[in-house]
Amino acid sequence: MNTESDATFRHRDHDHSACVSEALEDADRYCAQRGLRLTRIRRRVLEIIWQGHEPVKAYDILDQLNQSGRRSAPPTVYRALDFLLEAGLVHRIDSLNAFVGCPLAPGEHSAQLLVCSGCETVAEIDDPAIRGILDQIGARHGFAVEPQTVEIKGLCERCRGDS
Amino acid sequence: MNTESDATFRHRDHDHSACVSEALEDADRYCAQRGLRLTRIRRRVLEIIWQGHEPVKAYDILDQLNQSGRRSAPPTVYRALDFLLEAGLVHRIDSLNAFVGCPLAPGEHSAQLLVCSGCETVAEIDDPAIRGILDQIGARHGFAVEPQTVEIKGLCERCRGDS
DNA sequence: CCCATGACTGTTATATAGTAACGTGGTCCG
DNA sequence: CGGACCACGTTACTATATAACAGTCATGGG
Repeated sequence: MNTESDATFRHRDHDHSACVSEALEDADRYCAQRGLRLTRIRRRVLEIIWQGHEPVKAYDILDQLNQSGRRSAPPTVYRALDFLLEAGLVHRIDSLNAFVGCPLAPGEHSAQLLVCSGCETVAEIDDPAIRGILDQIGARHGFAVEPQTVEIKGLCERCRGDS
Repeated sequence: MNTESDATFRHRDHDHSACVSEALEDADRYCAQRGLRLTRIRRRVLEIIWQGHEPVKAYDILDQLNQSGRRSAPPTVYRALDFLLEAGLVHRIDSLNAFVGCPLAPGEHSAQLLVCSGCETVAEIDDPAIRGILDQIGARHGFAVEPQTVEIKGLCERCRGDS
């Protein structure tokens, strides 16, 4: 079993710098196209979130911001996060009170987040079948499902092997 | 369109006292069978949560506890909630930091919580098709999905009508 | 009966997460 | 220039959750 070939979960052993630069470039392009202002702070927060594929907590972001240069306060971080969430560049993991970069096309979209209980790595997928069945179930109960992200907890391949 | 006939969403216009007494009796029975101790405080917290089909926040539970008689502190509430969660008698809604009574059979089970963004009413269902497709998607990515509750946001029939 | 034990609850303090409100500074456009 | 707007700074605060330790209480074994 070769975890390197797992295209979904990206662990620490891959060349992550490519993920980061790609994500930042995509964000630059996306924001430029839409006239959104990816300011210095917002871009820096996005970069911090993209340090890995594990969700990052708001106050950890704050600490990292404050390690270099000028001091910031919580509202600065939360405002940047609001912008990034709104733009669809990051997702909030409700079950962890944490934030993770969105590797798919930015903008509003449905997604399923596979959150590993072992290593906390998050894999994001967008499977039309899930979206379809959720809509269908909703309709059966008179419920209009909103575009959304669904959190699915479990163990990734690597952490299953570790146990 | 007759919302009274909606078996999934239970709004304020149904005879809710039946829900409460049934939930409490089920809990009594379930705990007795398992040797779990549904103490006075735990039962009272469960009763407060069952005041409606909307999620209740921990500190609101605390306020209600404190309105009658002796004063409690946050750990008392959180400990009761831990017990009730463990026993499968309530669910936590991560996206709201709130708790709702579980109307299905207690014990560990998968469920989908349809959370209305309008009235915050929660309907709980357990649809094998959803569970199946989640397992299937997980398997495709080497991911072992845990039994869980999935939160699905949307608008219930009534709130769609209101808009 | 008594006390040892474990489970439950009380109490205090603190950690973590998030927001309100208002002031400041920069930028863009008329 | 000057006003309008947006981003950010700053202070203070609210909301959510837990750590740590002390008391209480039922219960079963000696």
